[in-house]
Amino acid sequence: MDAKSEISIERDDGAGDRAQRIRDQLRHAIIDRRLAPGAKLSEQEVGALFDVSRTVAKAALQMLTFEGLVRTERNRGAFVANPSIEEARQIFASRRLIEPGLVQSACARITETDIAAFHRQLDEESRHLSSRGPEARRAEIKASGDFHLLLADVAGNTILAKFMEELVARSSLVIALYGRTGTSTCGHQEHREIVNSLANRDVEGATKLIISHVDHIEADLDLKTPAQGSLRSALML
Amino acid sequence: MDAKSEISIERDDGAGDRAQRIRDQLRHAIIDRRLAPGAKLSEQEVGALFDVSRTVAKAALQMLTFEGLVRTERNRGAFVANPSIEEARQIFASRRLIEPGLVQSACARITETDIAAFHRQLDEESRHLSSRGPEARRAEIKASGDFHLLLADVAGNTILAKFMEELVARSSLVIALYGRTGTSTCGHQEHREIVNSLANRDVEGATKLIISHVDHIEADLDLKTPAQGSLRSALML
DNA sequence: CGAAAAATAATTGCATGCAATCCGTGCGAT
DNA sequence: ATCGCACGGATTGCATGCAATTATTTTTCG
Repeated sequence: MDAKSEISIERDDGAGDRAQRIRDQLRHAIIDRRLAPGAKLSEQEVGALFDVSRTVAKAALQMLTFEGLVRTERNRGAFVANPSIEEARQIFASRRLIEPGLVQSACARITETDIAAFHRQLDEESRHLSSRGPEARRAEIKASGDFHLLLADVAGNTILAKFMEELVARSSLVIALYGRTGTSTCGHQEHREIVNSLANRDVEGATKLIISHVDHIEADLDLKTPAQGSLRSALML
Repeated sequence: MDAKSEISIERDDGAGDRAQRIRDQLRHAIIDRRLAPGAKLSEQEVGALFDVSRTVAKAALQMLTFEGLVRTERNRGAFVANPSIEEARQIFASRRLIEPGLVQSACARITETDIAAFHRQLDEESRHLSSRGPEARRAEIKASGDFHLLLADVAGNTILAKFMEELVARSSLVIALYGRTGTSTCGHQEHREIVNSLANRDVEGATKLIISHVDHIEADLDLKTPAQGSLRSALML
């Protein structure tokens, strides 16, 4: 039980786990859009909020910078990342490459326990879908990404799972910036179909489903404005 | 000339560029085996060596920890990573997944300039191959990895290029630990063939070549000792 | 009144000091 | 002789202070 909360392995990073916890909180806030792209994250403010010194706050911001969720400018500060359209395309190109590989590996390794975890994940998604309010909306976004992280977890490759963690988080930023609809409610049904194919060990079917699923997510974005996009990002700072 | 040293984009990370330079030096030392797996990297020592304070040294070590090249234990210190056999398998599984994607993208985007860069890279490799001595050996290892980074660069996806940087560096560690022959001299010929296929925009051929190339690299490793491996890694610390 | 220059305020870069933690060692008890 | 335990050394964790840099505001001159 509670398997999904242990997706990310507690590896002892360079900084103490206090910085790590702050990073997790900030990341969570970023991916469910409580922190908008471009928002400033000063060391002092972060430190004061979590009651730690600037040293720890800086370490947390550094971690987020490595993940591409935060952009820092020398002697200027840290800001929530503002991914360009080109970056958005690259993120989804990467996902189109990696996720089919995850599906294939997951198909070969999936166990009954994993299937149960997937079903809990699906239930969680539909629970948030049927709820109202912005809080449920945020939880929905988070859960939608967690599905893909669970997939990476089942695939059993720690390294790819770490990559996916980064890609999913950055995808959330991209969706916040360029998404048309808030979230594609159709995504949930696609998740269900993917789980079904996985449970049946239908590699081919699951692969096709995940590809079209990623395509659908990207299709919901408005990435056709190269000029407007660069202008917008230039003014946004 | 010297184009390959500028492959990785100078992005302004959280820490100042002093830490970044130290990271680059340390990484270089790790991947060409001047620093053996398991070697201790104390903050004080690193700081003294580069004439900076522990703060900067710590930041550099943190970056390497994120890349998986260094493992840090709380209140104990930082050590050059000691990848397990399982990790080694996952690294190569990731490469088998990503590199074919890079090839396909590179095939579509490759320009004359890129082809020239590839040829310079190949020349560099053969130059080191024909040289003698441990120094040339190190340069050969480095160049062999740089080929794959150049491929990622030509593919034009910054995110995947970053992933590849991590994978290639960690591969170097794995080869140092589990490699049978020092370096597979046959790899160079395979690189040549891959470049030829890319230049001809032969997607299918290049894809097959890169897959068998990665397979060959992994086949040169001794990863068949699951029981001994876990014991060994447990005792090795 | 407008524009350039200088001072000011805010923020990060970096070094250092002290406290906390972990490991190894030696002593004593069983 | 072995196990438990306390002490000492070494290393990192973290907070803070000062210097450097950037952006902003004010001042001054044309």
